[in-house]
Amino acid sequence: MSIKVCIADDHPMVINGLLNMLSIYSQIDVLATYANGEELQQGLLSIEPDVLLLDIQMPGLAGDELAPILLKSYPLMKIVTLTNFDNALYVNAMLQHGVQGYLLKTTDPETLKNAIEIVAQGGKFTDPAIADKVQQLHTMKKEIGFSPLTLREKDILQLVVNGATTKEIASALHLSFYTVENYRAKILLKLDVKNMAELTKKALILGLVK
Amino acid sequence: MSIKVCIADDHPMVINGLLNMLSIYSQIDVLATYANGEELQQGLLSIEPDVLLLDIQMPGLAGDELAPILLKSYPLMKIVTLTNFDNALYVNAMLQHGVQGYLLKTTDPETLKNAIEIVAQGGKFTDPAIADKVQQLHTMKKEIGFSPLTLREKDILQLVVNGATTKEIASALHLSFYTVENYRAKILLKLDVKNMAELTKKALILGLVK
DNA sequence: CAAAAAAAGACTGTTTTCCGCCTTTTTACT
DNA sequence: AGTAAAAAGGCGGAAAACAGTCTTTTTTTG
Repeated sequence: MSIKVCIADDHPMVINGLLNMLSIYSQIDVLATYANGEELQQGLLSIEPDVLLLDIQMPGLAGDELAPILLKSYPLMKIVTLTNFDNALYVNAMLQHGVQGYLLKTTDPETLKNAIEIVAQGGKFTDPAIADKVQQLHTMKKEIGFSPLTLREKDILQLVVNGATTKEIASALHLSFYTVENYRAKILLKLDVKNMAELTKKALILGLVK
Repeated sequence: MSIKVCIADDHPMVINGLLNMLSIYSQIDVLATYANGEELQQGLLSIEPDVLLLDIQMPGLAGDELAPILLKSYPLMKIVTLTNFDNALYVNAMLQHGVQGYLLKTTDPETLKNAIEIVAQGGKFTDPAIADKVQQLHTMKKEIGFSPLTLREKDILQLVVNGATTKEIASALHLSFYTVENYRAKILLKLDVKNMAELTKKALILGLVK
């Protein structure tokens, strides 16, 4: 029994490469390819694959916004996301969205095939090249999980990451300068960082802000 | 007379895609493919192509650092850079480095073929999808003196993102406090951000740091 | 070689952040 | 009703960042 696969990627080159790499595996059938999120959604109405290879970064609706929507409409379909990013920034966001597989575009044919097969059988697959990074992320999260940020703290954090100064945040949120200073201090403490640059990095990696 | 081409890209998928797309053009011969900068440099010792398709972002020596080095050693070889980035920052940097062509990985076979042929004949080629952006940049650059980061600036940037203070960076790189302060100011100016938090965010998103 | 660009160093203000340590009010819970 | 947690406000001092202007040295390049 062959595995039915669809591909959504805005790069003709990547689609070409995937088709070529998968062509040698008779047990995997690529039914359709799409160049963007709209085409994909249209196509899924008539063709529902077992596994969808989905690019994270596409024009219009990006994969990381698309995945949760698709999973709601097609709960039986498995999604394997594709990305260039090995920087763990987006890995975290996707794993939270219930995606079953995560592959880098640097992957080889063998790994690609394995990922599709494992996911089709109901398993989960993370690219070996980032597996350790994901692990690091999980332990990092557990460490700070004991003192999660409050909603208010997240508000301030978002503004800090956008480059706002204490004074600006205070006037934006109608708070006093001193109150905002206290929040900033508390956030630094909770995330165990020493300044706004390090805080910004950690917040982005952990997916605490956009 | 056929055009001799080599490809350097760390993505097997992209290489596969390029090979497939170029296979239909008999006038273009792909002689070799390489997965990183070291392999490429090794390979060029024995095989010198007319045109090199070079990925900008590769592990180790990145394309934007590699290009000027290669052009010095092989002045007759033409380089066409490949990137996902429609980020005008690096387009400009590459063109300044004497690269003859600039293609996005979203390109189609026809455009790819044209780019190779034009460059092989001594012309220059910029992906139509970013041509207008480059133009905008050139006028913008004249107005505000905008230019990409130097290697040294990247060093400082990396440390800033890691949360280092000016004093710490100074002692780490054996520079004076004032020198480091100057670099920071220049980086803020170049990336058009106003503080280290915003800088960190932009640097991470643009992939300027790890 | 001369000119340009990059790298390094220097100084002075001003603003912002960072570090304590503290009080009051509101909200949530059980 | 009691208390724990969150939200808000407050202050002073030290450290760091930010803004502006400037000089010297080295490297690159036409």
